[in-house]
Amino acid sequence: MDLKALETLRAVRTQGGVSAAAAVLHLTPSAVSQQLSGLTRDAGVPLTERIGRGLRLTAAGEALADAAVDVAVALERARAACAVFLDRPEGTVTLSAFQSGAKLLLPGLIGRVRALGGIDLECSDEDVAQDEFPGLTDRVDVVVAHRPEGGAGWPGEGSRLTVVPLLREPLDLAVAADHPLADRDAVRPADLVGEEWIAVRQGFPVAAVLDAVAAASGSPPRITQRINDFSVVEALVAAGHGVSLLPRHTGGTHPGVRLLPVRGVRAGRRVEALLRPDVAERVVVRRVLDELVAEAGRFGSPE
Amino acid sequence: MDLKALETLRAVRTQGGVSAAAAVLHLTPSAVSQQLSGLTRDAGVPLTERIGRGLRLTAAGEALADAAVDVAVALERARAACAVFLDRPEGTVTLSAFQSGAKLLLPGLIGRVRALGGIDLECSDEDVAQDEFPGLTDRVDVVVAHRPEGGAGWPGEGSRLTVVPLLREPLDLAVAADHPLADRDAVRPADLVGEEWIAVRQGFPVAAVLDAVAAASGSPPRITQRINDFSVVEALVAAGHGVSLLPRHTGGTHPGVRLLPVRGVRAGRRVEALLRPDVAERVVVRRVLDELVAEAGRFGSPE
DNA sequence: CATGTCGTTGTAGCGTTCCTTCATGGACCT
DNA sequence: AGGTCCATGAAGGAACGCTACAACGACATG
Repeated sequence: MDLKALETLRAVRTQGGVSAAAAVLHLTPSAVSQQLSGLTRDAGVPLTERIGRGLRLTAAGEALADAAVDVAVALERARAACAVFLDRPEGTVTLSAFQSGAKLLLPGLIGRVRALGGIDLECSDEDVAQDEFPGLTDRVDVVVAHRPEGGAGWPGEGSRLTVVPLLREPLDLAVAADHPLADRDAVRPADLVGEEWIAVRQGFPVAAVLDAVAAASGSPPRITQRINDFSVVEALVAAGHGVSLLPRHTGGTHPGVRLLPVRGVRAGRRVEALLRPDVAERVVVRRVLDELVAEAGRFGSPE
Repeated sequence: MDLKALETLRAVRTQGGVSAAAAVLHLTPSAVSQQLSGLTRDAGVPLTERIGRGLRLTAAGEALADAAVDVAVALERARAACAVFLDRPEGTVTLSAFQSGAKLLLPGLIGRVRALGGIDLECSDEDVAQDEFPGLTDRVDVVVAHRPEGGAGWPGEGSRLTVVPLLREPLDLAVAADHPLADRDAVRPADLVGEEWIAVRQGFPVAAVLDAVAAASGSPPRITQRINDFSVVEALVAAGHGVSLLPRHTGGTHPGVRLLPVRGVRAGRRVEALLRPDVAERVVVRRVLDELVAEAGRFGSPE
């Protein structure tokens, strides 16, 4: 029973197919298929079953993939066990963050990690749909993700996925500086009836919160634009094309935009770091995580 | 960081050297040495250090070997995870027992396991010194061992070695049928002053218990013979060459020998099954262990 | 002090394993 | 029915690990 094969099975599950798994493992689909067949021979029971033109893990495959996570964790603990005897933690850590999170956290984080010395931190910004965040952990060590407050949590959280809370970011109402509400200290949902909304693409956390605000205001929101990039949203709000919801810390730099707390609705998103449990055992990764948590602490607590 | 290399490091520790480890792994010393050097390169810190013409694990090596046990356990759990989906547990289990333990337990155990079906149980009897029992677990799945009551326990018990109590066997005084004490129901240490003793080779559990009886009787015992095999001991006792201590259940079959409980001294030995923690995860091994415990239960409880 | 032995470590050669390339076949979409 | 996507099989090549052999240091013995 090979280590690589177990790792491959895990990747096939999270990526949902042989080809996708091959991509994140830097292999050809054929190699993945061969490893799977070898592993199936070892196990003695079918681990995958064809479903349409793709495949799916059987119950035995799921069980083995779960166990594979524990194996990977144990192996990474072994690496960490002798890394303790190294005078200084070295190595490279890859990190990916959604766009606005990157803007908020990366400048400080990179400086902190550089100050530690010896750790290469390779960052990238990657904005994907909500349910694709966990899959990124196969390509990147640390994934900074966001989800709407009160949402369902991540699939496999705990056993298959390690989640580290970073901060809770309230969603504020963004209005143009010359908007009638602009001078208020705060607004309530009832104040927002009849506004034109600039929302974000479905599947992104802000959208769910927007729905809550709309329900509280008693009327369906008129959504005129669907924009992903917060800076574009700001430009539209400043130009008077509607109001929007922006995270308190990552938006609001535009001079023509005012951010107002929304009372009566708990509107916010959670920013969290996602890691594969085995990766979370690496000493260098832990160091980077510590700095990431500290940096996030500057902008609010996780609760 | 290779699985085999970690397994090799573990074997080098328990066996105490490259050559001995190579023997139990069915490899040449050269292969073991190469795996060690490769592992050291991966770890970044020296794992072994020369000591005389042999070698010893460094602190980092010990830590890594400990972690290697956890890796092996996790991997074996993975195997077990899909073995659950097999309709029937199959495979072969190797078992080794000390001579008298084998005599007591194997006849019943083999029958029990055969009744289960599907499991090949390969038994052997192997009588070694006290401190060599744990090392046998590298060659055999289940090692039935004994140790004097109140002794120090096994090195690495718990983390590096799984111990399953089988039974506690009191040590009785063995005297010839025509001995003055032969008709007593029990004896006390004071009754034994001046007797000639037939003891066993140092390092065997019975010897330690004999010392306790001698101390309680207030005078050093006269040890005239040192015999390992219990049946030889019985023959000598029956012939009137002295008294001895025999386990209650494994000795005493000789018609010319009487076994008498010794009061005032807690004299006994513990019979236990020793396994590598990873081997203990195998489903077939667990089944055999269950039967072994049940069979041992016929002769007394572990306490 | 020389010699033999034991145990570990390096080197060359070989076999095995694993991956890539290419080709095949089934399933979904238009 | 044709095109596309995905998984799987067979053949070739590269990389890895093991064995055989030799060398070296350490201990024991004469």
